[in-house]
Formats: sequence, structure tokens, C-alpha cells
Amino acid sequence: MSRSNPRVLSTLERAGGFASAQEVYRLMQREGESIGLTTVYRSLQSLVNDKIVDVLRRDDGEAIYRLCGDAHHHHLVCKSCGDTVEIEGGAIEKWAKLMAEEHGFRDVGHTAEIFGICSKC
Amino acid sequence: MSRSNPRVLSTLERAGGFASAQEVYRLMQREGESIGLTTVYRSLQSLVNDKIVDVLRRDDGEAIYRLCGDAHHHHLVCKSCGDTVEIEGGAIEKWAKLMAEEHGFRDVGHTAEIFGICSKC
DNA sequence: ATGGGAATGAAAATCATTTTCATTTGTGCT
DNA sequence: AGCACAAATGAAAATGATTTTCATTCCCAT
Repeated sequence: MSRSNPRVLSTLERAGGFASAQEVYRLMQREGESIGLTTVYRSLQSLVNDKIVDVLRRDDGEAIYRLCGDAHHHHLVCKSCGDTVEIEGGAIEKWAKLMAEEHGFRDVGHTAEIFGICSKC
Repeated sequence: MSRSNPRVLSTLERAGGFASAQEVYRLMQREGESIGLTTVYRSLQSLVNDKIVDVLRRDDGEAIYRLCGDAHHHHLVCKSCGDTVEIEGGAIEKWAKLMAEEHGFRDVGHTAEIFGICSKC
């Protein structure tokens, strides 16, 4: 396995903590950093594995990587401008646990996202 | 613009109201229907325009089309055997609505999936 | 130095989706 | 029926993100 190239993380931070792999790559190029696209992808993936960044999907399917805090949370994403709010999801945790029990599932995790149009758009 | 091929909609219904374009296409082929992939894509897109179906994204970025208007449900998926149970998600609906209101979002939808290991695995 | 594992990146492969374009089908009109 | 024209179709090529392959380079402990 490969470890993350630190310049990738620092670029993602500089980008406002929210960018696609292609954007991180282009940004690094523009800034004169010598790096391959492959390494950008690998680094971002490794950051996801280490739970240092989160990955979501734009409407067009492109993956966007986003620095996130550590507590388990969910996202409220604006479909138009991509603005994201972290929200608390205690209700979901309970629901997931309950449903899993009811159907005899163990070792459960979940995903949940809310998307809509924010007040600015 | 093109109009939707009715067999596409009927196949999406038969698939449980939830499938990707590729899946709809493969399903139709398996059932002996003669149709091109292009037409499947075009039909699904036109159904989205007409707001007859919803489009979301899987984790891998593939677009999945969902009949809306249908009672909205969620999935409990086994990570090991892929078995899927449809579950009711009233709690989630309320949660999503509440969170959206709190942050001034409108026109909101959501996705939620629970995954774990089923009793058979 | 030197041997081996990790990191790198160019190029090729993959895969969903979109576009192009030539052909077929359908529909209204005479 | 015969004709014209618009809409629908689908095969094949193009696109674009992402992944894989693989040869090379780097680094570090012996």
C-alpha cells in the first residue's frame, strides 16, 4: 500500500478543503509542483482510508474530496453550489441499529446524505 | 428531444423501481427485448426531465434511477452476499426535513443505506 | 555500497456516459 | 397509396474520470 503524499493534503487544504482529484492535480501543476495524476489519486484514496478526508459525489458523478472533522456526522449538500454543512445524525444511528437488529444483521454501518438547494442559491 | 421508450419505464418498475442505466439495459436484454443502450440512457434522462424518476449516485459514481412518487424506502445490504432488504424509513424522512429546515435548504431529497452482515453469512 | 521494499508516474486499460450520424419508423397530408 | 418531414433508434466513436500495469526511481537499513 502507498502512503499519502503530503503535498496532496496541503493542496486540498489550500483549495478550501473541497476539491476533486482532477482539480487538486491541476492546482498543483499550476503551482509548479511536479506530481503525477496517479499519485494524486492514490494519495487521496489513502487519506480516505485513514479517514482524514471524506469523499462525496458531485451531480455529474465526479468524486470530491473533503477534509472533515473526526466525529461521525452526515452532510447536507447544496446541489447547486456544492456548499456543505455537517450535521449531527443521532436519529440515524438509532434507526440503523434498530433496522439491523430487526433483520438479524450485525456489524452494521450506514451512509446518509441530504441534498437540496441552499438559501443562497 | 426524444420521448421515453415505455418499455424502459416498465423495466425500471419491474426492477423494484431502483436501478442503474446499465442494469436496466442488461435486464431488458436478458428478457429478450431488442433495445440499444443509447435509447435506455435517453429514455431515463427524459424520465428525469419529466420528474417521473429521480437520479442519485452510488458510492462508485454510477447513476441510479429511482421511481419517485413511490413510497420511498431504503435498503439494508449484506456486505458479504449482497442480499438486500427493503426497509421503511419514516424516521429518516423526518430527520431530513428537520435538518433541511434548520439550515434553510429547500427542494430536499436524501439517500440512506445501511450495510452489514446478514444472519446467513 | 547494495539489496529490497515503497513510491512514483507515463501510458494503457476500464467503464459509465454522451455524442455523432446514418438509418428506420411514424405521422400527417394530398 | 405515395410523399415529405420530424422523431426515434442504435452502432460506433468520443469523452472523461478513475484504475491498473509496469518499469523506474527513491530511500533506508544492513
